[in-house]
Amino acid sequence: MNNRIRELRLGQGWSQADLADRLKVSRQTVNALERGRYDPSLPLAFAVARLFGLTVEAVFDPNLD
Amino acid sequence: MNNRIRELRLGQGWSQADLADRLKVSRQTVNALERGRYDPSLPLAFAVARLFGLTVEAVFDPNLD
DNA sequence: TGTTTTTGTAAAGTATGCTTTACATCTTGC
DNA sequence: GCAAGATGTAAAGCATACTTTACAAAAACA
Repeated sequence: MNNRIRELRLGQGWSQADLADRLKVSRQTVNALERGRYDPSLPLAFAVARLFGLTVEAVFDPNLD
Repeated sequence: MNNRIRELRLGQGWSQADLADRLKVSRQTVNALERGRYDPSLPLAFAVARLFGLTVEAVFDPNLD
């Protein structure tokens, strides 16, 4: 599943470690999500969307996987 | 995480097995989701929302868990 | 150049999502 | 009352999400 995490993170001027801290996950998890190695759990997807003030649909796109 | 799956399913007059078929998951998975035993994966959450013509946030609510 | 920060990746382990098989209970309708 | 459909639940197994530790390489920068 495609996502805009990297783009949104860079828009805030954050490192992967910064974002990981805010999401309370490991830096490796952020890296894996940005690189599309796997999809986040639903709670984590909500946490990401909320952090950037967006809907789940605005961050994740199941069509362009 | 709270969800409106049962309500939406009954609104269509579907059994858990009917919904499971449409989502291409097992009936036990639908039962578990409705009963809040666990959260769906993100792709499955999208599939549920799409099936009912709703957004992910209209079906799943991470606040009222 | 050399030092620090950031990113990528790997391996091993734990937790969660989902499957199949199976059976019990509840509901509906004849 | 009986049969059939619907729901709840359990156990065992496989797949995916996430962790920690560790190291290599790229990027930023004095």
